[in-house]
Amino acid sequence: MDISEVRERIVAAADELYNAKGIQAVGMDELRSVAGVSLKKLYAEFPSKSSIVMAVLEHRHKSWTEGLDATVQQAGGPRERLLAIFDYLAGWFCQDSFRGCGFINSFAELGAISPDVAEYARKHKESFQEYVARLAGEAGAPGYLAPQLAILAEGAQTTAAIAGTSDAAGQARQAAAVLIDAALTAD
Amino acid sequence: MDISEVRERIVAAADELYNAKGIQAVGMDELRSVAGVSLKKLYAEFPSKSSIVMAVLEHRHKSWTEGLDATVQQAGGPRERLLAIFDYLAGWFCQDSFRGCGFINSFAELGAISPDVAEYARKHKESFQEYVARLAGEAGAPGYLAPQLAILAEGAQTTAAIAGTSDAAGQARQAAAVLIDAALTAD
DNA sequence: TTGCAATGAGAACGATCGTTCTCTACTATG
DNA sequence: CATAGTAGAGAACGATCGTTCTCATTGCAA
Repeated sequence: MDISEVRERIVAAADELYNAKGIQAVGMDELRSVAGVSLKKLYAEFPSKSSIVMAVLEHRHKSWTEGLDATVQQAGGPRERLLAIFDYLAGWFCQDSFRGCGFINSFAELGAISPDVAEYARKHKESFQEYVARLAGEAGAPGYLAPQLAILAEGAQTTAAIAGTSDAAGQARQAAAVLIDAALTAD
Repeated sequence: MDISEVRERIVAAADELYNAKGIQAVGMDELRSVAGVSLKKLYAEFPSKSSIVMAVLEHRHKSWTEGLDATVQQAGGPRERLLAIFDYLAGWFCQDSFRGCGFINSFAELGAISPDVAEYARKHKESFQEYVARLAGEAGAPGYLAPQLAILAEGAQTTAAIAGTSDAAGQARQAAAVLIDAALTAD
């Protein structure tokens, strides 16, 4: 078993478990069991639980961002690319494993007692805002549109997570279309 | 010291502490110390920590809903009442103690392992959605407007919490105005 | 075969948590 | 004054957590 494969298995198992049950509710022994590695290997790979948490956040950021960009790239024009953000959300919300944005959740759970977690969550959201701003810029929209769309996307995530209804993405998409068209015709 | 005053002090202290540090990060001893009651009184009033959590959620729901309604009632017309939602959010975000919606946070922290917490968070959001729907109905707006505004409000909360910028309320308010006007002229 | 380094399973440890129990001191009524 | 009852401070308890340690076992090189 390769050493980097061990890392991947640990991070993948931690990602699933932390998403499903919350970070603090998952002990190292349960993680060891699900990942299928010994406790010694686990601590040889990561110095502490908090370092695993940070690795999970990095992994989440990478896969989420890549998934979003893949969906956006498939869309036709600049306007459709902005709307594709919400198509990506819709597909995400439909997954059985969806239990809200992992960054919002980890921020809520650990943000107040772990500056690292708080900062990483902030950077993830900042990166998303910049991504939306770039798409909006390519569409020729005024600067105020991107924060509005980002807020819609955030709201769709928490609404879908708590209410358990996945149509929040569709409602957010319709609202986004209105905001986009209003912004594009306002010049 | 009246017995109901003891309850209030416990719930008030728990509300502050849970909001500031997260629920799981606050032990019963710290709560006892801040509330200024003995551990015996604490357990005479509440059978367990989870019952305190539920009492805090009830208290939060009541004060948040009342505060929102008070702000809304001060607004002039139906359209202004819808926008007043975001004025209430703006004032909330500016408070030093603001650290995100307590229901989103408690859902993220305990929703997966406590059905009671998950259900209460869902009911709180449901109640907010119904409130927005009532205001939108009084404004003569079509049915799709209220979920859109609710999503905007949710998104403003998490954006303000994580990014730490309180202007998410203003951005959401501007987006809400666009959505409201578009919905009201769409008939 | 023999010795050695590495591995795995799980016990052990210290800390902390929620909860209960003990014991002391005070209060109030006869 | 005496005594029964109450309340407070904090020790104690069992459970669980993150982390480390032990030790038997394995695979491999000489």
